[in-house]
Amino acid sequence: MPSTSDTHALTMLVRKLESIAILSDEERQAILNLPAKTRVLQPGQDIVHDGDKPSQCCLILKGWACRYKIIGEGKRQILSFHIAGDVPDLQSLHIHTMDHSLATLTEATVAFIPHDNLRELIAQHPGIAAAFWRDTLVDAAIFREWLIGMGRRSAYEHMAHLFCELYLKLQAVGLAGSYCCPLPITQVDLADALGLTNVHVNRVLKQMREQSLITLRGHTLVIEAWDELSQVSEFDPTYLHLEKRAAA
Amino acid sequence: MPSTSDTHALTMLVRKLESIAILSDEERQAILNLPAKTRVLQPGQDIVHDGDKPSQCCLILKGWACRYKIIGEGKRQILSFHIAGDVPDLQSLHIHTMDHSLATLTEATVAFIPHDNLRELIAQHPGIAAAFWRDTLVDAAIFREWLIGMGRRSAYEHMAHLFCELYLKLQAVGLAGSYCCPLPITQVDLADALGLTNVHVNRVLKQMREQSLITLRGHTLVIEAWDELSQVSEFDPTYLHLEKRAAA
DNA sequence: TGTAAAAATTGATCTGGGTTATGGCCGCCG
DNA sequence: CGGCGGCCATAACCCAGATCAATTTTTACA
Repeated sequence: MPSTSDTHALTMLVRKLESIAILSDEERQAILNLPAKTRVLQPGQDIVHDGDKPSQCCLILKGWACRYKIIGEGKRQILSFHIAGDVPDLQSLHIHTMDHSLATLTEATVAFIPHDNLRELIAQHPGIAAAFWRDTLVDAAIFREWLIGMGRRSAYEHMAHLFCELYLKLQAVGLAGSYCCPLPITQVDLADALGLTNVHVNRVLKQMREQSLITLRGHTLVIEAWDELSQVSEFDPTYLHLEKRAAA
Repeated sequence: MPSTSDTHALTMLVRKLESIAILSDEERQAILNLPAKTRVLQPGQDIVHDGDKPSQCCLILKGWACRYKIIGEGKRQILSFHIAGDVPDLQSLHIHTMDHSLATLTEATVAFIPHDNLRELIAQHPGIAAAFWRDTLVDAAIFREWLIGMGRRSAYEHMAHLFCELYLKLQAVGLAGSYCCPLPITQVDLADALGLTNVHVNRVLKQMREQSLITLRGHTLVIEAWDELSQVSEFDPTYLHLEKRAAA
């Protein structure tokens, strides 16, 4: 677990924010001037834990992470997936106690930025504050869509919907190919995200393979039939709010 | 549907914000100076609809409202409940297209405040901006908790958890009595929020009554055994982030 | 105060997804 | 290079909650 100061990491944050807002040169430079300490984490390692009161935020640079919570005798619910450019605990700036945990799913590189510096940044750059706020609102929109999937979609539809979502999110930050993208997680992870068991995830995946909607080779997802996949899950990308917009 | 200008409505907004942040006299006054148009709506009436691009936010003054989305052939998922003091479409300030609808559940009084005035307010008062941001973050925390309920709790646990949540939220704005609070919604509404059928909601309610956890008279919920209710649902109020805090 | 619609209740039956269990594959480490 | 642990796969059986179908109670309003 080496710990180094790495300003270059912040270009990932600039890229992410520019995917949802328009930044001025000055704003871009202010972000790049943030201090950041980069670390490499092993798969399955906690970054922040339920109940913590963090004094820094974490920026994912490489690999996948997830928010999750454990209830009962070890039942896990994954609340969101996170990829390069995400700041999954941005809410800790305004909500001081973590109500869930954050962990890596794969080996991952993450950068840590102190709250103090982020607060100063948003105090001096309202445009950046608006972009961050917007980012947390898109996050909430994704929670809502997951709620709909859990409550009112079948396992098959829900999973198809998730694949559509992940593909578009990865594409938006340049991490997807043509109808194919990395999916470096296990079936257990998928199950815990979808509110299913690993056994049933396996059954549904088999079905989707049989109907030639997808293939899953190693750790990459290939979408063989985007139209069908998005149709069976009634996928409407509006909720991802991917169009670039002026912050103010 | 009378339409009048009613500055007095804004004291509800001040009260709500003061339940999650500390406001200065100047900030309080700035909020009270907002323009607001008040209307009385019938139960089941849409306030904003999926796909709209609103130019104002709505503040609930009386009655209950909910966010919801319809999928498939009329399946409804309720995403959140809203009570007096809530601004359920605050996110429309930064996310321009609605990805869900907002409707009344009971007869309700709501006030409308133009985006332009809200934007000016938060531009001039960073403390208010922070309080609003925090409010949307608590919203997201509630979505996460609902996700956990849908994914990993039984119907019984999930419903018990919801009752604990609603009671505390109503209490926080002075709308609950001693272990009793209004619950002016139908079993169908409850089912659509919990991702169940009305039939099963009825059976679970019966069970909860039989075990003397609650009683449901008319439109008020009486919690007969708070400790048991919160225990069976592993209810931990942290995620509501109700403690009052300085915004900055 | 009658009466019609909305809401709650209950029973019978069915099914999507859970549970339990077992075996195969593959990569890693000793 | 052999054994062990993580992950994937599949089979057999089970159950929480869905579906379908009435019936009763409450509410709203003429």
